[in-house]
Amino acid sequence: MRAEDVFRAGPFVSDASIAGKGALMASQPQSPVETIRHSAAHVMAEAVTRIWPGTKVAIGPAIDDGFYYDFQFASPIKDDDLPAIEKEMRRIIQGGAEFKRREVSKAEARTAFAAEPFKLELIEGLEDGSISLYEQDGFVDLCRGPHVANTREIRPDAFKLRSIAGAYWRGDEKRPMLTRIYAYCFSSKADLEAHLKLLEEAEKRDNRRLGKELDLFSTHEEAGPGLIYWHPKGGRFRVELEKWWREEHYANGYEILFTPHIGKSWLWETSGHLGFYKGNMYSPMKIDEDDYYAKPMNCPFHIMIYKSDTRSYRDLPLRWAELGTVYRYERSGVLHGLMRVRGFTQDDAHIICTPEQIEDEILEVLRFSLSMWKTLGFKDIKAYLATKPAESVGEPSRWDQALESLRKAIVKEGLPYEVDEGGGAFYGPKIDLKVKDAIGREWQMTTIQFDFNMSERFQMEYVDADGQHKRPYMVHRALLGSIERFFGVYIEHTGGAFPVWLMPEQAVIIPVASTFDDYAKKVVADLKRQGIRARADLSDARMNAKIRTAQGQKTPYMLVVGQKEQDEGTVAVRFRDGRDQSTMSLADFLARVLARIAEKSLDL
RNA sequence: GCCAUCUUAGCUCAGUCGGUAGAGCGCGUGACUUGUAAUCUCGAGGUCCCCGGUUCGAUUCCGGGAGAUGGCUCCA
Repeated sequence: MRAEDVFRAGPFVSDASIAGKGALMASQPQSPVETIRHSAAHVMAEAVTRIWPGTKVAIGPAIDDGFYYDFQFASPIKDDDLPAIEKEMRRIIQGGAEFKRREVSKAEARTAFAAEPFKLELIEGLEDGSISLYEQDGFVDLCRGPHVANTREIRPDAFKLRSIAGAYWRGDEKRPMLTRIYAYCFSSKADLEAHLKLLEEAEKRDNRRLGKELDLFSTHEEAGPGLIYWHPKGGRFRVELEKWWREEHYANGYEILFTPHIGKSWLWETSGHLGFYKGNMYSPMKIDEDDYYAKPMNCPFHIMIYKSDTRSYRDLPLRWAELGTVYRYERSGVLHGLMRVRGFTQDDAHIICTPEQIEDEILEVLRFSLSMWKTLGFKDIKAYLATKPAESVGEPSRWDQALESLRKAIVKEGLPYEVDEGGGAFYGPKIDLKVKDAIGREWQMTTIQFDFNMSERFQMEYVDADGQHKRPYMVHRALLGSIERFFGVYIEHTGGAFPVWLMPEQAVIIPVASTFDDYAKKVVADLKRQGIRARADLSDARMNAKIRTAQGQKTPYMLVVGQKEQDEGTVAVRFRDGRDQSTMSLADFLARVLARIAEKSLDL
């Protein structure tokens, strides 16, 4: 018996007439656009099964910007097949079929989907009495709904098939690989177009593209994929960033450590990395009969320093930071520009303190992090509080206290937050901060994690006022996350137009004619003497071309100099943001730029 | 790793229905000496990703491999 027949065998109603019921059935309420997306997914499944009869269907949910549906095709389909599917979908939509719902028993559902192995598996996981089918235009799908009333509610010009991708059934690598078709889908054409525009904007800002255009960094597959080469201009950015980072850390009561890149295997056996994390570690190298590993984390090294002396409660808290370069093996398919790499530098720190100190310490870390994001120009920040998972180490009382101190800190700072129930690591609860970039994308950057595991495994102790040896609290934190990934996010956030203090080249002097090269050189010398990164463009290109090049490089200040400026000791300042140019004395310009740099101003 | 797509000059990309290839930018050269987003000239630069097969002949067609890119959490 086919699904359609089962569907027709019983009473059905249109979704419109049971308003609310579908939503009631769904575990989560659906927004109108999600309903449209999910309905469009059904239409796509119908189109696909009409074009390729016998194709097995799996699942087709709404996602952030559209929907997808997973299929198992008898023979592979290609990108070129997408237009035909889209065309068929439009035909179905124009047909104006109604979405109808019917509730069936488990047995009926089994009969209906006898030929659909994935549906059968899903049915087995459902409760009898809570199973519903939806039908439109003769196509029946197992679905809890809700759906739009009529296919016409899906705008034919507000969706667009995107791509074909492989996806494992239920995300499990051991299960069959299905063919997933992704689509963008919105409730109006304008929304779709706005989204496509955003994607275009994102592509312009892509860190790989700008990394090349602005000569910031490169990767070399032949020398090892996922490893970053910082060019001189990327290097300037990084040196300035790290200089600031170090100053801020000292100012906030941290000490800075330097630890080795490799260490003997017992460190990683003790830390547990070789147990849980081996697949992400580089293979060992044999040195004098011992196995050494490149470090995937800095913690065991910091702990070695902690244990180099007997620590008193009087020594705590210890705030130890390191720009520690670590190596982690990532599968080749997941590498991505600066965002996902195999070697990177964490802006890591460990805070070791007594239970009494923990609340203040957490608040301090959070404050410190927020102040850094503010300086860098990120305003929209959200916290995610991850609580104890099913399997965990450490005493429950410690978990409770730790979680409470995290929550208090978030509330005290007035941050919006979500609780990720059971989302913590087995070794402790954590706060993650996500920052929103200039085009509205969220990036997870800061992480503040308790660790009840390491202190135990490495037997860390301090002597308390009562003479007892006690276990300190340990917190890992990374504010920027990794320098590489932060650089990538920052490139995309700013489009390469970094604030003046971080700009590899801060000013380019452009003489209107080579007659004024000497004055241009003098201006450069004056600027350089004050530590401003300046260069004169003395090439034989035309002035307009020089401006275009400097603008393309996002140079904050383009100083045009000619007869007038030479006579008066001034510079004609052109700003990269397109504001009106202004002529000022060299001294005034110097003062302005030095102030911007000193203040780490986001303005020019 | 798996699925799909891609790989041609330093970069971005054309192109060859099978006869070893082009543009723009960049680079070098010569001329021009310029007032706020591209001056003109000439030139150098390519194992058309790699290995096999078919063919008189393969960058192009077929097979295999490598790498890159988009995906592989969203639950019927």
